[in-house]
Amino acid sequence: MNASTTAADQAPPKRRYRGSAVEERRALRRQQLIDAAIRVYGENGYRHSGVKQVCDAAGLTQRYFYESFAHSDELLIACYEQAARWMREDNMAAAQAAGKDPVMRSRAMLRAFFQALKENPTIGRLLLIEIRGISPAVDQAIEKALKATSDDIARVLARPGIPFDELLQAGILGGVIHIALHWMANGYSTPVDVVTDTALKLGVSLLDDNE
Amino acid sequence: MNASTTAADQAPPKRRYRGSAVEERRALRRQQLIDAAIRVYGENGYRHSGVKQVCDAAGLTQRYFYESFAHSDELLIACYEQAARWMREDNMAAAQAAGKDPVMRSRAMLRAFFQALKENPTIGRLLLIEIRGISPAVDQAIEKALKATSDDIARVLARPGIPFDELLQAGILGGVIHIALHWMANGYSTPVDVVTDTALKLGVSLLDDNE
DNA sequence: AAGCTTTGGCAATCCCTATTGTCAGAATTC
DNA sequence: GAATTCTGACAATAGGGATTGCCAAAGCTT
Repeated sequence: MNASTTAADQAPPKRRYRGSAVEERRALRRQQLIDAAIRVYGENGYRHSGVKQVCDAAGLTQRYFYESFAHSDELLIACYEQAARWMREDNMAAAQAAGKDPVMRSRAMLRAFFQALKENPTIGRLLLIEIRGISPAVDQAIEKALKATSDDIARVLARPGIPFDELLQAGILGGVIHIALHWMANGYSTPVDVVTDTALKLGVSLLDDNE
Repeated sequence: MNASTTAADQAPPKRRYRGSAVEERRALRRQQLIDAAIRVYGENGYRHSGVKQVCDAAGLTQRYFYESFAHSDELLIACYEQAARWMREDNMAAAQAAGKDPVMRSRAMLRAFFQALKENPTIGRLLLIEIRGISPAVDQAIEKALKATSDDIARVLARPGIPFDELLQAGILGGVIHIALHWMANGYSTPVDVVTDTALKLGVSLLDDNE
């Protein structure tokens, strides 16, 4: 019946530390964890990375992990979403800068994709070297990101009369992903432009004879 | 200095138990473990399955796990390879029974693939819902199986003057895989024939305008 | 400077699983 | 039926990681 334990919750003292307020510091640490985790997961794989490893990489103590995340899964999802969002934005920006022709836009988008993978192998591994099957929540996040990307592609390829069904979209996206996987497995040896063209064949050949 | 401890190794008594010899029984148990593991892994995912679970499903004691496998990874690889071999044989048989026309053969092969997935969801999950990143050895097994499948596809699509480069092959295969994943995620609702046709578009459209 | 927070490091605890060891009873040989 | 090997169940050990608790040093505030 003593209120002292809950007192901290009820009276936020608005103190500033190191120039920033409580929430800001918490948010900063959270972000540090995410950034570190992207690095660690991308290098070792999620399965082989522990809380401690991530915290060490972030320069924080495990204590702070539990301040921001309940399970490791939560952190993984945050990482995945951040990486996916970043990738999508990058790709879409490239597509939009490429004008209106669907083929040109597609090429620009794909090129941006492969270029980004080459420059950030870590993110590539996190996004593509599969994370499926870790937990339903993670799977759901993946599904969501793939769907969003899929829609982006459809939007880029969009021309008035051409409807893409979901399955075909998934197929094209999967094709691009596996091209990337193969490319990565071989040390990014093929030039970006060649990979781009190869991937382009998958999608563009459907533009014309898509019933 | 007593030879009794090594005597067993040196004098294989060729005794028969339950009708079969030592090696036969060992092989049988090994196979039981693999079969059970395919079921368990396919249902829970490898990550969430332990040695005990597999042994229980196999109706054997953990003792026998270590008789046939050193690590869980070894069992996983054995499962994956068995499932992949089975799938390939099934698909290739269908392809060969379909005559000589590349399109016909492709369709038959794809149809067999999707049909098999639908009839054996467990195997589908084991093969497709990714296993990547578990360990280098497993990754290697996956690469090998994908390569073999990729070659099968190339062989089926083969026409004298048409060379497929590896990247494009990987792309097509990846496209088919993701179509399957999407299909599975939606409870196999789309009819097999429709899925087959969708997948067919990916490969066949490249048959003609492949430079 | 005194009195609070916050921080970072450490260690204790907990829980789960792999791995090994032991043993009594069943099956088989001679 | 006596000796021997195989089998199935269980206990003991070992090891790793997550999660929590505690404390001294450092950073604010007044």
